[in-house]
Amino acid sequence: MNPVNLAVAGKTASACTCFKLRGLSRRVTQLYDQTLSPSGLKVTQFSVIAHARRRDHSAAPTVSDLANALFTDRTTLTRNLKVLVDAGLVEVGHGADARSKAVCVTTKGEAAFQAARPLWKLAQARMRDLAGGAHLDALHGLIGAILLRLEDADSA
Amino acid sequence: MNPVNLAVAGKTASACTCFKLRGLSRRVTQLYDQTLSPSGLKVTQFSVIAHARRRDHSAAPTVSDLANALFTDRTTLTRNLKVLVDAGLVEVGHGADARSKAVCVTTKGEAAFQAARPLWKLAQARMRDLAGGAHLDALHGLIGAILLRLEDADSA
DNA sequence: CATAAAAGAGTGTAATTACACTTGTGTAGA
DNA sequence: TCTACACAAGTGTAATTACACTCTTTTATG
Repeated sequence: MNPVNLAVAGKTASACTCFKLRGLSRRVTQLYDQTLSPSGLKVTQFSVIAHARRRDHSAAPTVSDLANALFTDRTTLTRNLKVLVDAGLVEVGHGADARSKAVCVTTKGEAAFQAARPLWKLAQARMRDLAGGAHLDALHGLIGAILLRLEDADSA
Repeated sequence: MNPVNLAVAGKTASACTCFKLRGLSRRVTQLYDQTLSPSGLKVTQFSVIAHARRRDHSAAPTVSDLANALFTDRTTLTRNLKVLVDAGLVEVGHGADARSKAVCVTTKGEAAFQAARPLWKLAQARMRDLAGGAHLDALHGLIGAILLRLEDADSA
């Protein structure tokens, strides 16, 4: 094996986009979860409630709607919702169909969200402070652009 | 509530760095896992083996060494290793101490890695193709820079 | 040397994630 | 109408993740 191949082989792991992305994702998740911990909500749960409570079309979203909005597998959301339903923060009731279900944030869920929001803002601020504003803005732009291209590829 | 606050409130979820990062991470993980699936390895397992097999100091890494290299919680790695040990791809034997343990890739593990590597390269190529080379290069640079700053903050 | 602190590793528990599969329901074409 | 197909949702199973806690072993300190 020549030096070039050695170098390439040595980069097998560290140059992996997925590996690096997952590493950063874990680290950032820890930052948010730790900051949110006084609220009792994890960032995943905060995100679910945040999306469920805003009714863009004045109607509670279905499970599939919410899964699409969260870029999550629908069956994953089912499990995520179970935790919130058990905690009394969310209700999954009848939808327009007998097939579909409507996801509603309860009063308790809304209160938990309001309590968590300042902590979330604190996490956002800490993240911006630690990562650097320019880096963060660039990251947001990149994620949006890449996700868009990946979604386009799916529908094609 | 004035229009400004409305706009801010409306961005509660979509402007969350953690939410966006996790979304992209999930999506990219799916791409890699699906591409790697003929090998029987998931990208997490591929990453663990890739790091375990290269001995920078001519000695098998300890569990903690590997966890640091993978940016993973040590207890998470313990569970991840269990899957690989059960599959016969990795061995966790005696380390330098009676405390520490050494992680070794077995012959079977090395074979699985070699079988998976071209699929990993395919995933890398697909990712580059879908996301765009410029985006990907920028993402790698950003992740490295941000992770560095986050790690520095930890040690401080 | 004895004892406290630090280091290395594992367990209990619980949440997140998703693929393959199943079930029930609405819709469209023969 | 009925029959096939599409849509909405849940289950079985399994991997990933990490906090809190425990256990063992090493090292440092009196």
